[in-house]
Amino acid sequence: MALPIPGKPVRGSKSGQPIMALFDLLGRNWAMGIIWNLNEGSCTFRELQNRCETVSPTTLNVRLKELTSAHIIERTLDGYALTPFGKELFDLLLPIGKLAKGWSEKF
Amino acid sequence: MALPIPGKPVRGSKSGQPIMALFDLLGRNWAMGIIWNLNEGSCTFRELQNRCETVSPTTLNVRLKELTSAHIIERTLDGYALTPFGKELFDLLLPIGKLAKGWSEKF
DNA sequence: AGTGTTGCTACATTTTATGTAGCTTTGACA
DNA sequence: TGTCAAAGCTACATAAAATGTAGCAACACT
Repeated sequence: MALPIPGKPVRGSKSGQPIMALFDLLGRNWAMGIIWNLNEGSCTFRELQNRCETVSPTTLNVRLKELTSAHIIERTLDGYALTPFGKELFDLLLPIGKLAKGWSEKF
Repeated sequence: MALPIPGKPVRGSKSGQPIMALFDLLGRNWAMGIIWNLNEGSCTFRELQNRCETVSPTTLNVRLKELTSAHIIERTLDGYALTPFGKELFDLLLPIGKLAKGWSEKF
């Protein structure tokens, strides 16, 4: 799938509003899970595979390339890691995690 | 796709941690876009189709059923609407929208 | 040389999403 | 009361993505 570029048509918006471009990216299978898991610390491809439990190497690799192109993650000597922007994004995902706990009681 | 039920295995977590169940749901095509667009006000199926620009009725219908089962949206006399929980969720999505603007300048 | 780990790629299969058509119901209006 | 438009879908064929399993090449260690 092509990288969603803000300003150009993406899934959800012909004008490519930034939020829609980001939703396009984050909405892809495993994207948020990868960010979530990477926040626990930089790690190798295979370690990340373990943390994500059921992701296939194919999908993981595609997602990693996309997230890297989008400056959300990067490769360091320790392996894959969140960029400063990726960390900001994680910080915004965190309250959603808290909300999810309350939500889970509805089931 | 089956509804992700927190506490049961979902994409991303065999134990079904709430955040993973929610990510599973939100990560599906158009889920976040629907929430985003519904915040502008309750509306009909066809109006929502217009707001989402390029969603197919098939996908929209599937997503609406899932989000309804998950208590994120509901049907009212005005059509589809965010539930109180859906609004809380939107409020957490909002700052991501702001972050997206800064992000878009990286391209 | 032999063994283990890492970071992938290949590829067949299964799942999802898309796009176009169009059916059914409801309600307004002449 | 006929008809016209809009709403809320469903059907179905096609295209696009994800999955799962295997395994290869590069490197480290012994």
